[in-house]
Amino acid sequence: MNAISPKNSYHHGNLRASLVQQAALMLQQVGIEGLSLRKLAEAVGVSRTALYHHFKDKNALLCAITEQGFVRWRAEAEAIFAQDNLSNTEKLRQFVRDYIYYAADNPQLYDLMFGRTIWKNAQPTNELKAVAYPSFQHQVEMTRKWQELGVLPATEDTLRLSQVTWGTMHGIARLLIDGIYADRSHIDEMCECATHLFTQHSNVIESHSAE
Amino acid sequence: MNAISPKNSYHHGNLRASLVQQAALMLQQVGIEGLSLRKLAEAVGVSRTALYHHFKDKNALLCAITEQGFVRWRAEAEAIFAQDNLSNTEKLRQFVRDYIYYAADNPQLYDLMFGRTIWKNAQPTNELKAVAYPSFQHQVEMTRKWQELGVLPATEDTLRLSQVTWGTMHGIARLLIDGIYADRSHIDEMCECATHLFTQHSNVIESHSAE
DNA sequence: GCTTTATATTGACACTGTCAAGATTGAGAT
DNA sequence: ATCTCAATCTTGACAGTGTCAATATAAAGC
Repeated sequence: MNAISPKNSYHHGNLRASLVQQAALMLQQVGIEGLSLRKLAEAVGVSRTALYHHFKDKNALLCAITEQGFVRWRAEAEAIFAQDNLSNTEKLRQFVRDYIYYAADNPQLYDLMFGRTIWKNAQPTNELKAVAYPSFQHQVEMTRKWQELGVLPATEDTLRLSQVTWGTMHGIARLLIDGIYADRSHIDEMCECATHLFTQHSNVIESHSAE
Repeated sequence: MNAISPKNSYHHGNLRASLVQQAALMLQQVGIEGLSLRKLAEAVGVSRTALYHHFKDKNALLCAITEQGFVRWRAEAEAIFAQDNLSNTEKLRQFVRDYIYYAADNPQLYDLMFGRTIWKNAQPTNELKAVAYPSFQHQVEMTRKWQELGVLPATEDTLRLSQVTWGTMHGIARLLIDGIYADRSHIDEMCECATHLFTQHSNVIESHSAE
């Protein structure tokens, strides 16, 4: 029952956890295309099909990895809002930056979390939905809060605005990750620019006082 | 030498064009994951490896399809700017809308044009680069023009602003395509909201007069 | 008409995810 | 302590993939 190293017996002991851990590692190293179940099994020291006693198929394994990604991001996001020393506008700026950096630092994981592999092509497992949907919802709630605080424009519909702001962050993240017309050295400036666009309206209401 | 139907002889006649055409069709129908070279070959009525006399590998074929996507989009984009009856702000709005609808109407193609399949995982062919890079450049030029016209905020660095505005459109397109938290019925409202964010600043400079 | 070059074909290989059938082990009840 | 049963793991197999090498065919150039 060793939690870390596998027992070198017929039964592994905690194969499920080992598979998720090793798969997440290999995902990071070789990407989704290079991640094969057979190589994974070999790395864990088990036969090719042992996996199927713990996961319905490859998609279910990917969903399990993705869950972790959401949990970790959720923790990071909430840490921002817990900071007392930041103004609301600064929290928004920080949120945007952290989102982009999280994506840039975990490109393969981000791709699973918000990419077509799971959400379009395959079906997300119920366990994944249970973690992901609240995360989406969180984005909307934050948007509403920022609207009430005057950081984001209150004139826009909350749902549309959260789709657009999230879309902006998502799009920048994707351009970065996929290596299209943007690279890591631009992140700070792009985030700054995006934040400006989001908060431009406050110049009208109360000139520069939101700063 | 029939340009449409293949000659039913040993030599196909214009296999390259037929392959691209059929591949684009199948891409649309079954998606990138369902597009196999063997099925493609069968559909065209040729053996599995005939393709390799016209394309280095599968990636090269995908690049050829993608080229078409860029050419068509380029034409559509320029048609917008050619319209005399639209104000500059309306042209921006139209541009955003058309971009999103183009993506939503050609999800698989859009995925190739601006997805990791080609730009990250594999190498784009020189032919593709020759079409794609100017398209990226075009986005920057338009941004600069809109800044000069006061539609987009002149205070932002042009390159960063074009990355962010494109990022916004790209992100919204991706959320739509991948079926994440947005669907087709939201497009118009999302575009409206995004355009508002882009042009908010003009309320400061000259209240509503850019309209 | 002969040769060269472009084009298409079959055979083969390594790789993938997944199913079915059998082997091994641990846990719970008697 | 043993027997049973269910969980777990293994080997064998299959259909599918992209791609290379060797071969066949036909068209183009002299």
